[in-house]
Amino acid sequence: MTKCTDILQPLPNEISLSKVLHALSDPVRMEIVLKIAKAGQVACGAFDIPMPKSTLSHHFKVLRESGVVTSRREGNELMNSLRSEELEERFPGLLKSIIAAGSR
Amino acid sequence: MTKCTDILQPLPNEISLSKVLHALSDPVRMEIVLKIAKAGQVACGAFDIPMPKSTLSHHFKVLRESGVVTSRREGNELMNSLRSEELEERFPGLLKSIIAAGSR
DNA sequence: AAGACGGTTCGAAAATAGTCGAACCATCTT
DNA sequence: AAGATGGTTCGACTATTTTCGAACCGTCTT
Repeated sequence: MTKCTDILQPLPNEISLSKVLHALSDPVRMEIVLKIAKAGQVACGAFDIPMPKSTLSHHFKVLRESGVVTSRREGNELMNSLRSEELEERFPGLLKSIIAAGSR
Repeated sequence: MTKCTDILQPLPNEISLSKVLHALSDPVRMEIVLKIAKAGQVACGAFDIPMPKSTLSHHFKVLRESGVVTSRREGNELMNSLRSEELEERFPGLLKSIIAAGSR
């Protein structure tokens, strides 16, 4: 029985470029990633994106399953952060340049 | 009347990050881009991808409309090249790191 | 134990994207 | 002008993605 706190995410060497690019090709998800990049870590609820939470949850799921974001439970909420080191090792420079591009 | 040689592509400052990432998130298109990156320029017909030419043509269209690839007629065929300089100016380091990531 | 709060999961509907064959357009060759 | 070659366009179909409400799960508080 999987609990909702079990977070599905690929191992570092299983992170797929296609999936990463697809995950980041959505403007909403990009916005999420930029905010996490700026703040270091952000809880799911801290995004004031006008959209039902089920939809937002879906976007987080895509980000997790692509290997871009990792989430851990912190008391009541889920804290999200970027898997910067793992991504940097697997695809050097990629995340940084995408974040820079998205910040323009 | 638009002729089939009229190539639709965005102006440099109209290139959208989302569209670029989406274009490159498809493995077939990534393969195309990698081959162009390696060879400098490649005609559409030079890709031995086992797929009807209408489908291949569609992928080239996506690549053009995203601003990643430009095509010009050269006699009988269409020569494709990357819009490296324009992309570099708009999103510094982006294309390079994606190509590096895709080459692994 | 009962709320309240933060998120996920589960359908199902709507929108978007990919694939393909057939017909067509543009250029070069004969 | 007639083929041949290289690509595009069109329409239809399929597959994937996005979106949403409703129900649910996990944690904290009371």
